[in-house]
Amino acid sequence: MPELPEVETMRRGVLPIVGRDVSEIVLPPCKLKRISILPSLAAIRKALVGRRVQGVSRLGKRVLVDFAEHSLILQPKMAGLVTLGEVPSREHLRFEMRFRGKQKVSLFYWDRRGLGGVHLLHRDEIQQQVVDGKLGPDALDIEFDEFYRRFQATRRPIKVALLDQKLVAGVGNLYASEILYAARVSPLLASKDVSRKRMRRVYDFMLAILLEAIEKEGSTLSDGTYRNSLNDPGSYQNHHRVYDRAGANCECGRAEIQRIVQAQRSTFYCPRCQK
DNA sequence: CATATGTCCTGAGAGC
DNA sequence: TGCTCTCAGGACATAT
Repeated sequence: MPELPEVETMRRGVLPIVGRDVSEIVLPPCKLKRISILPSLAAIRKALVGRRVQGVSRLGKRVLVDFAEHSLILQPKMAGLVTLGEVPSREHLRFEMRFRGKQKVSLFYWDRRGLGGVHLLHRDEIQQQVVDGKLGPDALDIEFDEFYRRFQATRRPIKVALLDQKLVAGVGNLYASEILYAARVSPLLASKDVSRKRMRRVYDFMLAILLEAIEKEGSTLSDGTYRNSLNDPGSYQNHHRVYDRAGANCECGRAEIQRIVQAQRSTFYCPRCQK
């Protein structure tokens, strides 16, 4: 679930741990299959207990808790949350990092489906292990010329290309449909065949929509999984124009929103507005 | 190399 | 109510 706006909201929500020292790291009782925790819990404890959080950053759809020598990388994938407080359910809590201080503060990793993970890397390993060959520039940082050049290099449909994190990092299935609808570009069009003028619109709406969604603290869908740091839902779902609206009338009033499947993922679009 | 497909895991909702 | 089936925001590994 979490795409760039949701992950950025999580990052902001855990900023209060900056400057605090780790006291202990525990795995909450969880009967479900264990998530990926690497290296071992013991190794993570050894590296981090007593260490001070220097900052919290975001790398694509991952949250990084940065220490002097290491970063703890939390990757929510489809159904994960990074938070300091309330979580939707106790039984899906997967990881807890506690901090020293009078008031008890813990960073929690919660994951309903358990597809995500918690990984510790040395800071100088991140580029090679996480970025190189796997993650392109962040959607909020990339410049248009670079964006256009990258999307000219693939003949996959533009919707599928937008999901490829090595082209641009941060856009996921929901926002890809919303961006293409706003830009009035067909999701079926081969990426390399989208004109520069149209790609400019895709780029402009990518920035506008992601920033707007961050302001609204992301999208909480019908399963209610995603929450902000106060365990409240985001509100961007109220602004969706096509996502999960198959059969509804498009704003144009002359066509229904369609759901199609591309690369095993749902795409929503208006066949009349998006050519 | 570029692209396509299957899979990880749990839970919600639909249909019967 | 309870069963079975399908689907879900991501991204890997593996196959073509």
